Amino acid sequence: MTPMTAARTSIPADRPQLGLRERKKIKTRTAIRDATYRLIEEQGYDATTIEQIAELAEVSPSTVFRYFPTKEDIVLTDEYDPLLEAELRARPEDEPPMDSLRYVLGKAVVVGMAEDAEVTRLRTRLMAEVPAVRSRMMESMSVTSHLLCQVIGERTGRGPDSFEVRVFAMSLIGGLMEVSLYWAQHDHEDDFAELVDRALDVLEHGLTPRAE
Amino acid sequence: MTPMTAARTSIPADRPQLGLRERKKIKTRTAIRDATYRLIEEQGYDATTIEQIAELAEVSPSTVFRYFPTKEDIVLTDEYDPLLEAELRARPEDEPPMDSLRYVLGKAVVVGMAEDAEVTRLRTRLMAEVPAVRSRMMESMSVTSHLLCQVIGERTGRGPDSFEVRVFAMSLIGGLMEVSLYWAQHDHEDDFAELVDRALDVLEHGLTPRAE
DNA sequence: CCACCTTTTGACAGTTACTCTCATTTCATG
DNA sequence: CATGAAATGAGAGTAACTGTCAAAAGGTGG
Repeated sequence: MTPMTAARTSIPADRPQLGLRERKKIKTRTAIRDATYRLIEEQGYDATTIEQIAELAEVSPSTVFRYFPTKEDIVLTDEYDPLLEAELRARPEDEPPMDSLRYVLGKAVVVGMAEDAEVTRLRTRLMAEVPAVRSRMMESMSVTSHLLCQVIGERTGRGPDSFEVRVFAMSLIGGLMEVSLYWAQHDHEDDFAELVDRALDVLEHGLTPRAE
Repeated sequence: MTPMTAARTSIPADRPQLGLRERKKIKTRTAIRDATYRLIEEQGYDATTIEQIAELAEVSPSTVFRYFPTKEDIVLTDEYDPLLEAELRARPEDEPPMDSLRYVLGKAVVVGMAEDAEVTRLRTRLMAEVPAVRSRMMESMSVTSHLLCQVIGERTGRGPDSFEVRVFAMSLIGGLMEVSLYWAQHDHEDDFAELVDRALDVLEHGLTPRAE
């Protein structure tokens, strides 16, 4: 039906020879996610129960919970973190952290949007509308924050548990969170990449005294 | 028992003449909160059920839910927001927003710690340890963020829905969140007020190139 | 192709946070 | 004290999880 129904395989059958078992697992995972997205679009987040998801995905409720710890995770989980880390580490050692971040995040946005813009929009919409989803997103972003701490901590010579680095990373996360919210609340009319860029300006220089 | 058991009345019987009904409501509210703190200290957050809380507070479970929408709210809810707003607005018009924030937050920390340091520590500890509490805290802080947007939006001449202001406010919230986490994870050994101050430095100037 | 072991699955029972409804009790007021 | 409004408690119901155990499916050596 929607473009979402297909193409939810960011992790394609990595290597053709993968064993029936592994392939089935991936299929189940995406089946659950697809079912979830479809049901949520039709009837909303709260009205969608795990039982319905299980039925549509043709698995048992137990299996749903085996694949995703919480309902919110079905919507949100994605493994961009390792990519993010790799990209960050690939930046030249002497590049100022802020520039590295700007580059990497910019790239991440492009990739994310290219992969499935529809899903990205649904996700941010749910983040804005469903508190539980927003909370879960914050949690998962704070994991990303720790990852940032590692890299930035190394690059700046402070440790990964440096107070300043941690505060910086988390405030970055907060800022990016708000970018998504703003974008969704304005009906995804702005250019997401540009918003991220402007947000980074704020993070870098603080709130400049005069507008424009 | 603990110093917590008493003195949970940040809102004292505002005016002596308040009607038995209102006074009882306040008592019930604090009874529920006290019971919750006590049970959590004894047996941990997850192991503490609403039923137990209700029993110890000598009300029915229904009543607990009438006073607090979620279990996390029993631990966290506190109405500092109006005070915060008032204090912020009381700052001179021409003071740079960052300076106003520094002053107001500094004061808030002092007041919060003076009121009941024990509870403050328990709360931050729970924030660090219990994901659900942390999430709820984030939610409630994002409410505070909106409030900040109002004031800062006015002061800086941009509207309260200015993208830059929103990003700034939310990144501030994220940063402060991390302050609390850091503080709790380091066993509350640092001076909280000083940590807040250092966090604001990061927010104001970004991550400066060299440590110290 | 078959036996054997491991992983995955489904069925089921149980817990708990939270919602809704309705009758009862408790306070406020004339 | 009578009357209305607000607060409470009791109880039934929902849905997200958790844990257990037996059956089924996939992989492997003969």
